[in-house]
Amino acid sequence: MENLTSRQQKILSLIVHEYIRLAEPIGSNRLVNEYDLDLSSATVRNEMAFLTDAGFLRQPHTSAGRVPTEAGYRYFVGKLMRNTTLPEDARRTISHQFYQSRNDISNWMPLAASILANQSKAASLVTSPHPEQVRFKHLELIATHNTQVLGVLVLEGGEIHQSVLTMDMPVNQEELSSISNHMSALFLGKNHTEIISIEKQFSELETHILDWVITEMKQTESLTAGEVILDGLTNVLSEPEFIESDEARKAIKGIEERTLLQELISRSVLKDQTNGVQVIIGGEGTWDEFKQMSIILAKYGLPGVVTGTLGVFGPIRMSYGHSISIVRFLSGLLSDFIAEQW
Amino acid sequence: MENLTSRQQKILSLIVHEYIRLAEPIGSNRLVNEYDLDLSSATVRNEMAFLTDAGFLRQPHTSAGRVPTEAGYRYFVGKLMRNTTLPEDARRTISHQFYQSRNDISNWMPLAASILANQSKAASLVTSPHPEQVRFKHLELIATHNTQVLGVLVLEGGEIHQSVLTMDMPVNQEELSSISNHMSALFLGKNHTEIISIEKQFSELETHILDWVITEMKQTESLTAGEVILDGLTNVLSEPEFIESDEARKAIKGIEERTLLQELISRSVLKDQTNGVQVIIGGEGTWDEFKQMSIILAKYGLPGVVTGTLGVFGPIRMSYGHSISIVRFLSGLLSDFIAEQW
DNA sequence: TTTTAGCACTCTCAGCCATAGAGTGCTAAA
DNA sequence: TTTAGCACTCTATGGCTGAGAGTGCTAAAA
Repeated sequence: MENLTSRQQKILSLIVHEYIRLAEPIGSNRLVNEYDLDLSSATVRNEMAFLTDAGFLRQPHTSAGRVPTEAGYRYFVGKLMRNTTLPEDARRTISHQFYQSRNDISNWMPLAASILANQSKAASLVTSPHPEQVRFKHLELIATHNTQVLGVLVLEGGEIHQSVLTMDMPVNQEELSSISNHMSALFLGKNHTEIISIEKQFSELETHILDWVITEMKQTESLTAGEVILDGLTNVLSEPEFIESDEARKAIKGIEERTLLQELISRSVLKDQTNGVQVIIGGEGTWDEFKQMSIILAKYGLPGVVTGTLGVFGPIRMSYGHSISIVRFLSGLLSDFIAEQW
Repeated sequence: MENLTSRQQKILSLIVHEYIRLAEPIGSNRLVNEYDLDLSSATVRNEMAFLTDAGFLRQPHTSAGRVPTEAGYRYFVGKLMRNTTLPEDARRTISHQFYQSRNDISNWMPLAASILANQSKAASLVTSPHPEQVRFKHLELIATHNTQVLGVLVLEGGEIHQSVLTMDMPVNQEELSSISNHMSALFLGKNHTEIISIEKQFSELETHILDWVITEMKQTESLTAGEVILDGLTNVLSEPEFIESDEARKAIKGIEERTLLQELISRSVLKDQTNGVQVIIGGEGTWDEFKQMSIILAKYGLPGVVTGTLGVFGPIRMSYGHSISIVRFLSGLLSDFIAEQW
């Protein structure tokens, strides 16, 4: 990456700021007046010309001001952005909200997504924490109707799977309780291969239940991420670039359908990190669908044990400093909660 | 409501169809040519003038064609729409999708929302089934850490609530199992008032757990609807009327934030029904926020026992026949599933 | 009595032009 | 190295015009 003089850096930085704020090309005069630079517009123009040659700025047309290129944003995010931390009161408000629903694990993710979306004024995503190794914690079987049994499988970490199982013949609750107690004791803390390798004769009824348990555990382990929760889609859709271009709208549609997202999350190798946060600007060449968007992702949880991903996505012209600080803060907060409960 | 001649009805019906298809005002010539009417455009014009006076049509400006008014849509939906049923193959595909995930109750709602959204090309909503009376089914307590206990409360109907409870002192699994077995037997099939009225001395530990159970049950019962699941927001946002007017975009934003929706669902008294399906056109005067939208709602479940709401919302200019038939079909399908599992 | 051909009228929309203004790059002087 | 000055380029805006779509009315036809 090129070396820029500090004056060039300052000008690039100001242009990025102004453009994020106003969504229109920034000219040399505006810059000088707005920020009381001790420079003439002509000097700024020269520097702008240099930055344009260097690939950091772009001119929509000859007589327009400048707009940052992807490289410009990247340079800004990588080197110029001051490392904003979230203001103390915002931190407190968010912590408080989490504290209030600290018991209700199933609410964490929607809450995190909602906070991310509101704070960043962009769309947000949170995946449920995904264990590296899925381990058995507890099994509960509840007779409902005749041959129907509600199976509740609790995994280590508190994740719960429920399913309605249909048996070949009617079963009563005592029988089920005895099976579930037995299995709960036998399988505690084991993963699915360990459970399979247990040498034991099971009755037909027990085998049926065991099959379900194994299937659930295998399935859970094979997923890269659990549920993906979205919020704030409308934030992004009211940005001018999305109102005009329907290419951009298609990207959002792709996001809503989740499939793209799954791939993005699993393929994003988390290189190029700024303090644990990955910033993908304009798709970075790889993600054609996200040409018009930037994505800020972070992992949370206990590395190697349980991890999830959270992040925001918005227009390329998004407020990186603020968004990154929110993503980082929430990732830390969720990690703490996970650590506490695990 | 005015009486229209069958010719007037036909013309109104055609205009509604064409306008839904093309999203632009419909003129008399176009109508005659497009549908090979055995009428001259002049006659059609006379009828259009009548329908305009009667309040069913509107002219954006003197030299433009006609557009249906809310009253026009309402008349159409109430009297003119042929009672479309979903084509056999669509019914089969949908049934099949549900059949495949028939065991995984927690997947029903997202699946229903996704089907509604895709089929209607609009946004969709599904609320989780809400029991009229919340009754205890089963309690499970699982020791995690020191003083932490994972409580799993199963309600009749299979709804599961989980929470992390913090005890005053460490507890072991045996103790917890004994408590949960005891309570499960004691409370089976009871609602929260019945549980409270049980005269019995509980230990401090038991009281703590009991408090949680009661609170959960009370809370669940007081909600008008459980979770609200949305899908297809982007479908609606790519409609021309939403791209242009940002008033309309605000409505969607309100929907994403759920609060409006909760009110809509609880306040919608389900009058004005067409075969169990309620159609709210342009907010019907009451819902100012939804001036630009129409909403199609239906209840599902077992009336008086468990019910939920599902529906679609899109531009006023939406395909009512198709949407209504999908909503009705899915409502029936979900009701059957609920009946089977309850 | 109902329908329709004919016509004058109204309004929008697309295209065209001219102009103002924003912003540039270059040159030459400070 | 910086800056004032200036010619130049391009866009956005507003006014104007003609084409076209659609109307309502009238008077004749069915």
